[in-house]
Amino acid sequence: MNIVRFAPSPTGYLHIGGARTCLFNWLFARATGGKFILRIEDTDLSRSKKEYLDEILSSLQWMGLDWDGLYYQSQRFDIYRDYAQNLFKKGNVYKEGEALIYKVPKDINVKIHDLIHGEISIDTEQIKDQVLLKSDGSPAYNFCCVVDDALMGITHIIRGDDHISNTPKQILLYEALGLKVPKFVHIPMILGEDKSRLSKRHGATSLSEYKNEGYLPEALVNYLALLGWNPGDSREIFSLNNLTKEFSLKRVSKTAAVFDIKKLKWLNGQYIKNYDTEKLLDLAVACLAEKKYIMPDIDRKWLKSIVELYRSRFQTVNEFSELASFFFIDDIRYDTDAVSKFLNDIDVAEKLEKLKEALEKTEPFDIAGIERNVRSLIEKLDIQTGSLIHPARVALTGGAVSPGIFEVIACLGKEKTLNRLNRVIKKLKTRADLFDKLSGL
RNA sequence: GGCCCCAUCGUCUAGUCUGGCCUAGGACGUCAGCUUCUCAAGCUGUAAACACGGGUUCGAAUCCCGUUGGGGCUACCA
Repeated sequence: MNIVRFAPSPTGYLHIGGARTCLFNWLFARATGGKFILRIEDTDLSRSKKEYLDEILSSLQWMGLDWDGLYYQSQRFDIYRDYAQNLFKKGNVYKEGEALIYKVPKDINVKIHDLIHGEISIDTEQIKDQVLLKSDGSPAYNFCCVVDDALMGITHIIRGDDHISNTPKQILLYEALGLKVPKFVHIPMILGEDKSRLSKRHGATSLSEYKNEGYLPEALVNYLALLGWNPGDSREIFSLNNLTKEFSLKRVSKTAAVFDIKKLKWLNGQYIKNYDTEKLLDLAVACLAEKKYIMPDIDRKWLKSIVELYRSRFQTVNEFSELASFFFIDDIRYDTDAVSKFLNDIDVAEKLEKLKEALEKTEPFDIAGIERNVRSLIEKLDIQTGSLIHPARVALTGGAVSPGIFEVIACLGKEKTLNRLNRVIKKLKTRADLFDKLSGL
């Protein structure tokens, strides 16, 4: 049986690269009926934080990844000490202060058999003696990693290829300890836009940031799976469940991949279009409440109609909350460009006044009724459709861009619609009076 | 610097192992059009790549060598 592991260090949040490594491990285990173990590498007691650990675990859960075993290296120091002492007794290990150091044999060619890269060989001349136990008694990474992987029966070590240079050191230790060497699978790294290692300066790197911005876990998982893996045909939409049926290490590439936020956004938009409405509503409520646009006890039926109106228009929940904010807050901000473009004509106030009257007597106040009345008004006034709709849009939404105006009006409701029209008409009239006085001089 | 890894459109990639079906396919993004009250969505179309140089071969994106470029490692961090 295949046993794999993901071994994060709780010295920082779970980032995109780690999440992808974890996903590939998990997929390999689930695809082959194996086991997936989570091992927390918290040997650096001063840098490891509970806060990071919690974030890592909840991010994995958010992605839908579960584990068949959970270990903490900080609880296994005795094991590492025993193994180090045994090796010390066997020789090839020397002391330097309190530290135990493994003496790397000279002139040996260490061969790595990598499932993705094939054979890689390194001369031990390039490898320094390896610290097993540090002066403070804590184990060094390459040592406890080897001990744990062997003890936990890990069959495939799937990790980023930045670990390739650690591999010969570890192989040497497996052999020195008389332990079975596992198979190595070094997957390509994820790079930033400038092709350097993905880091903070490339924008959001932690999973929780994506969660908070309103990315769906399904979309992120799907995108991450496509970074370095492909199904061999042109399909691109995969659920976690489908991935477990399709995933194979054979189709993992060796070239590093640039993280492309645009494609992630597109995928997220695809998922949003078909997402379960109740789940989407929950996310929208949380996001809008967070921004104080609404109270958490908002009328979900109303919110639902707005979300549906926007489904094809937003790619993250955060975007939705901004695009649709005018529905929730009464003190809307008017875009100056939109105002000067569509509310500048002197006769606009008059048109809006007519619109207001038409809407006032619209009953029932639904999309069809509104459209019928507004269109017949346009016909009666013998004006261009846009010459009424555009000003109305600015008056009601504050901007020049929105979903269809009849839908917007219906969603906004009669009261809000009339109030906003009134307010704008009043302002425009004040200005018109001013124009009159000036021209009368 | 030394060692190691990698190299197809701007980006993710198919094709490379098992040379010919590749005048290099798909997707995101770009641009244009359709639709239209604006914006999306949707549909249609457009531009866009085998890093370079040598081989091997009847034939190379595909195999070999070199160059260049990028990345990684070079901690008593993980």
